[in-house]
Amino acid sequence: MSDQFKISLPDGSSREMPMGSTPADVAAAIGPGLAKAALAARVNGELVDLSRPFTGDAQLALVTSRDEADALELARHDFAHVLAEAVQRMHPNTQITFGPSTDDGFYYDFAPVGGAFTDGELANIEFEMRRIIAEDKPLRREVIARDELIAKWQEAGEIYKAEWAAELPEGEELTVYWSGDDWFDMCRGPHLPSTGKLDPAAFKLTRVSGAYWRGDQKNDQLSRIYGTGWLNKKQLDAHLNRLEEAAKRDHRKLGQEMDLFHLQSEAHGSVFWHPKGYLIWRALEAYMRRRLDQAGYDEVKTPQVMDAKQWEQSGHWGKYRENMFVIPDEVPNTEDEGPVISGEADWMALKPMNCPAHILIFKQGIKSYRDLPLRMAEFGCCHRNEAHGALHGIMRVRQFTQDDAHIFVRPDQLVEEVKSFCDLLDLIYKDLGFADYAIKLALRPDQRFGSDEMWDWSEASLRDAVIATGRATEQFGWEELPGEGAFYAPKLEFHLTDAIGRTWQCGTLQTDTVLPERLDASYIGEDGEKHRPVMLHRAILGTFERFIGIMIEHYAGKLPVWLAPVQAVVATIVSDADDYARDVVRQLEAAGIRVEADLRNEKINYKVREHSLKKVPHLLVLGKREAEEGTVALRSMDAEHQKVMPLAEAIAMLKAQATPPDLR
RNA sequence: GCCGCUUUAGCUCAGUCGGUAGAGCACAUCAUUCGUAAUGAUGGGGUCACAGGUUCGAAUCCUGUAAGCGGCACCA
Repeated sequence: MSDQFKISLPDGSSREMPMGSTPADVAAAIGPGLAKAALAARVNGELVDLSRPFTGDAQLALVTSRDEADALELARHDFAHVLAEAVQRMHPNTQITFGPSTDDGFYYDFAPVGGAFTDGELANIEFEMRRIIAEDKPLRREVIARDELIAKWQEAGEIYKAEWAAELPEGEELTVYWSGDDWFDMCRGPHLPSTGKLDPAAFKLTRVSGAYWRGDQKNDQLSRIYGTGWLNKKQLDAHLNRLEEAAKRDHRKLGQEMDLFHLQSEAHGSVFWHPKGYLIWRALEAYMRRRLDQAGYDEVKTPQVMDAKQWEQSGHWGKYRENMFVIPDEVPNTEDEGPVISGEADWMALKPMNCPAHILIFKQGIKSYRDLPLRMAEFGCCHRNEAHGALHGIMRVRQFTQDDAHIFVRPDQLVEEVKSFCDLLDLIYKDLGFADYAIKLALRPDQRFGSDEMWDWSEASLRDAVIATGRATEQFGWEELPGEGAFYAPKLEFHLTDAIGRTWQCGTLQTDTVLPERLDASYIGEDGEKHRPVMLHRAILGTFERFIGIMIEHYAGKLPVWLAPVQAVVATIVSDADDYARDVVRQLEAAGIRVEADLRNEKINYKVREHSLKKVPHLLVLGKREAEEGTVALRSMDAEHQKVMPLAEAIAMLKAQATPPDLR
């Protein structure tokens, strides 16, 4: 073996380096500028420390802050370590556990001695972190024997680290990273050469949170500190600015400003829809109903309350009872004295889902193979008593309405039916302004019902159907997720991307053979025998509450005209235009436009501001001139300047925009 | 459910050391008729989330409860 290694660089050149040399040496050989800028190295494609000696000839690419993805990952990982070191300096008995990088920064989970961290401590911890960065402590990798490491952790009283170290796979090389000579953490690396490579102005600790050890509710709860971390202050400020912008489109804030809905503690987790909010709902529901009618669905309506026995039979009582609202089936005690209910009555429950009821409809009468596919739709109002910490605005609620449907198919119809569903969903998402969405296939979980043959077949059918639509592609983020399926069926998930890049899973489709079996649904086949149908559970919006919340945030309140609760306001400049304004309103109403008049004795500036804040898409401004000429000055949300036009022209334009996309 | 934080007028928020509550917007009345993001004046409006406690005295300190917010866990 030669005592020189050949190191090839990205520009095609190469250098001979002596054994024991490192990427840092190469950087230094190239020039002092690069030596200073280098953060880490890619050696044969693998990201490693600058100080990691070469083990043979290698392809080398030095990583600098220009390699943003790598640089951010390194910086965030290092911020996490610095956070942990800072916390242990300030609270020496706090145990460290685990602290990775995240999409916008980092966190670290601690086991503090005297209770969880609070927001008030973050500033002090940031201060200590900046001190560690200023100390420019070298970060040094050390390979360590497992037993020695476990002993070290135990000696230090770090029981979580010791547990973790003991469970890392046999044969894996364990490494620790030293920060200077006085602090270390177990870590795979790589890291920056020293803490001083971090920009002390490029991070901010953002919040504290509880988090379970290893993500399991049965384990101890740790105290997590979150931070956002970047390469420089400019990036940090840009990020904080993005968060502010996102907060401006928060559906809870806009819901109040636009007077769409409210929530209150007396019915927490259920939405009070105000007239304007419910207009959005009605427009969306009417649209969905037309789309479903066109697609061959039969709409039904099923009971809110069913006997608990029905839920026992479907399996939900056993598995999900803690999240169901149960109701005693008895007349309450009407005396003032004594308990209101006896506690001895049979139980009923508010429906947490619609599927059993749909099967009960399916089972009425005898179904022939000729009746299939049978598509049963319901805008089904369901109740689930969610864990209180899970509730969030109108996005996660206890009473919600799904755009639910169950499609009963013969096995030979499955692929074709799934394909049609994908096409329908695609059409609807595009109509609603979500052209960008991803499709994922969630595969069998470890704990499941049904045979492996069933799962093989169901998974393959879903996969084949998506492939047949031509959407099993990178553009659609096509991906298979092992272990993520429901316990009774694999699942197609449809994740849409909103205007600021967040993703939301809304659509879903599951192939279920379990429930038809449990509730004994069957059809008569061509052979005259009874057969089990396959049942597809599917939703496109998910729930109206959540989807409307998503749309409010996606559009920042500026809904497309056909969905806007108030599509136009007619605002006068002087009271001499009032009669004309009333006439304009009448004509717009006759054209089916949701219009309001604003004849108040206020300046036009005031009116413009107010209706702009309420996100009204069109403002028809009427003064003396318009009244005399029979025109309107149309000030539209999406246009920079107003346009004066004859009333008839404005009506035609508004009417076109107010027409739902399926009726155009 | 768990951890942390919050709760004061319809809304957004001040309220210092414990001494019985304040602003802007909104609302009402009056004046103003005005050309594209806030006209002026006057006025009404609060069991300081709820229940206890400490204190001569509590929006303020303590305990409990509820809801909300940020996470964790959950999401059939």
